[in-house]
Amino acid sequence: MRRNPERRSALLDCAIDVLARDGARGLTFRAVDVEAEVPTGTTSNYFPNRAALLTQIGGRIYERLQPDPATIAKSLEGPRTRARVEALMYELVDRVSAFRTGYLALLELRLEATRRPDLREVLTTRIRADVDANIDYHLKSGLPGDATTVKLLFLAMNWLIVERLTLPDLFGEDEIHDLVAAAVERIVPNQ
Amino acid sequence: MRRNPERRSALLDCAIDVLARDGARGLTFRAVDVEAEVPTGTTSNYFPNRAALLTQIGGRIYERLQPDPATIAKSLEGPRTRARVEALMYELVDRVSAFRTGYLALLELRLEATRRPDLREVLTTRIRADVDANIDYHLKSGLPGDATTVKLLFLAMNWLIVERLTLPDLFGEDEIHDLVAAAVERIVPNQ
DNA sequence: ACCGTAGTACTACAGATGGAGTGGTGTCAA
DNA sequence: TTGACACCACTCCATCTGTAGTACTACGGT
Repeated sequence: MRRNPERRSALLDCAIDVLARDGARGLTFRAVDVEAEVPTGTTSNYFPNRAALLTQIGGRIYERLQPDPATIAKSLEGPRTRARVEALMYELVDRVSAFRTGYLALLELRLEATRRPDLREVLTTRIRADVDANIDYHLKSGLPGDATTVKLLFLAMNWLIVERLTLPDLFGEDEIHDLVAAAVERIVPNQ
Repeated sequence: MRRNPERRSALLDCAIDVLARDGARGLTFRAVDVEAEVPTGTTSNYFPNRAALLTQIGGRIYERLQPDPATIAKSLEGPRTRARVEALMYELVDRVSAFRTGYLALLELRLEATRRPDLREVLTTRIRADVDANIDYHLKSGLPGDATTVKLLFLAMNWLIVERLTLPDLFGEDEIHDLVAAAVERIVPNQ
């Protein structure tokens, strides 16, 4: 088992790309080796088996999905209004959509999680932390709405991103924009 | 190429189960043969290749997801209130969750669709028809809310089902129930 | 300056699996 | 008799995993 952490992260990043591009079917040690342009067998040396690779991918995606500090700082500026929530939602949808491979890989992992209890546990923990952090942030920053508001936005935005990434022709870009606006308008109380 | 339609449907139903249980990775002609308890090679005889099998699975799932006429008739009874919409949402979430394998298989297909334009087209057409039918039904039946209401409910309910089926420990059953109620309360206008 | 050791990169291979697809044979019904 | 289908068998093939062995590099000791 090799320990070089940069290389491990690089392998995980390539594994995310493979997972998004070729699906769970295409995710093999060899495929990751090829994607990372490292010699055959390298990924085998870094991960004892496929299950370990999958759970570590889950952790890695969430590492990369966190907004960078600059974005967080910026989001703390401005008035605490519904319009501000709307702006945050556009930012969220675009940030997640921009990491397309990560989001698609995460969906693959969710499906894998129905078969792998350990992976399910990892994902549940991570996502619960994420939801809680969002609720916490929302309440503390004085934005309008309660915990339920945040959860409902979470539900709607997630599926909106799914539609955008998997069946882009179902809702066009304009309609996606309008749906974000409508979701905020109806779910978030006015002031 | 064999034509017996009952057998074809039976094979597709088994393919749905395989897809939900073992994922895209496990969906092979042989696995379907085993699941359907038919001789090796049968599925090969009915579908020219994996791609055709996948697109036909997509069609089959949507056939089976439609509510039966009795359910539709029942849903036309009663007053046209927000409480009625809430009841319909509980029915929807439970009906879809009950066809667990179908929903999970559909998610697998969505991910496959990112790689297969023909599958993407099939799914887009089907789902658009489904969304339009729901909007149409909602408006014609005089339930409160407009097309956007229906779409927002569609977004929230879909992801709620995803959570329930893939990470059941994230939201408990009680919380899921509450979220359905909250979604209706906030998204659907009062009368 | 030399040597030994540890950790890692790279290479190669053993071993095994499992699937795709096709062609042939028997059966039944029109 | 013919056509369609169920069933069966067989060939070919494409990988994948996991590990063992070799080479390289850095570092610390003498």
